[in-house]
Amino acid sequence: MPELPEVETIVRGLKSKLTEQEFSHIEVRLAKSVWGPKNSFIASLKRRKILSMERRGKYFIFRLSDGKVLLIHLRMTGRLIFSPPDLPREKHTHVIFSFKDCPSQLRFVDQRQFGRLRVEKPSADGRLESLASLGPEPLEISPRDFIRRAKARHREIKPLLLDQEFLAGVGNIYADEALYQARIHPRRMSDALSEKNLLRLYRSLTDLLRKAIRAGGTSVRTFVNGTGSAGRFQNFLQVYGREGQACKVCGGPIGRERVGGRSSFFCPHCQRVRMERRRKPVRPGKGLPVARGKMVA
DNA sequence: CTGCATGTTAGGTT
DNA sequence: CAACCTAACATGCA
Repeated sequence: MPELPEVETIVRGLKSKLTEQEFSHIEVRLAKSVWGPKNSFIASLKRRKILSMERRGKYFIFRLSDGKVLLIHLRMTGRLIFSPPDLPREKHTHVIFSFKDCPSQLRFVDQRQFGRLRVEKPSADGRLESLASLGPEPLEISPRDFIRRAKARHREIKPLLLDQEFLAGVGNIYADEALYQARIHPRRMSDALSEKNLLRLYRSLTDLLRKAIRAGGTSVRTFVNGTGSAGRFQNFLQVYGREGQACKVCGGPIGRERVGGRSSFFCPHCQRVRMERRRKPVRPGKGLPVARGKMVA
């Protein structure tokens, strides 16, 4: 599940290798991976050069020499792999890009076949239709704008964080982790959260995203960067995928609940819906081992 | 075998 | 309109 940090990691890794490269041959092995007719996709890339590469939300943007762009969204299991042509094709390799002056290929591999690639022409003012509804970048929005936008909506905070029109690039992992770090229950209504709480959430989220980028992303299931290495941020996850394990703050078991149709991992003690009557959390001493097992009612 | 869970978006309904 | 719900995709697992 590549989210913002994973896409950013891949872009950073591929940038130096692909910039200035000219597409020579494009093989589309699974037609539905590309938007629109396969032949026009191929024709619109052939002999174009990649001028630059960037990320917006969870999208890859390749700027092409003719002014158009190649957009790629990996969805759940998509991967972009830069590899020598003689390396055996991985299973589920759906698109292969070859370049004029580069011995290596760029391969789009996607087990679940949800990912999509498309070539798009920016409008006269430079806007891209496919990205038009994306909200601000979490690492670019100001704290006060974040708070204002959250207060303007009447929605559970977790689904709101996942809403790409609210913020672009946040997915299930970082939403759960940010809410945990900010001690906010995923079902709290966005407009009922205090400014203090929302500021804490903003700080947790941006802090986590930056750290995850520095760690090369989170590898759960299939994520690897553009050159095939795993990220390291999975080692720092506090709640995601840890149902039943001990909360590192209070020692109680991490819970899992469906919120807005999605699995949500959180600590029912540290992230309560009612925060008014908060008890002192049972903090383990500095440097001491964290309490294990169920010890909280 | 069946049924369900998975993450995300699009599209439809309330 | 905003919020909410579900189908779709392919695969693995209980």
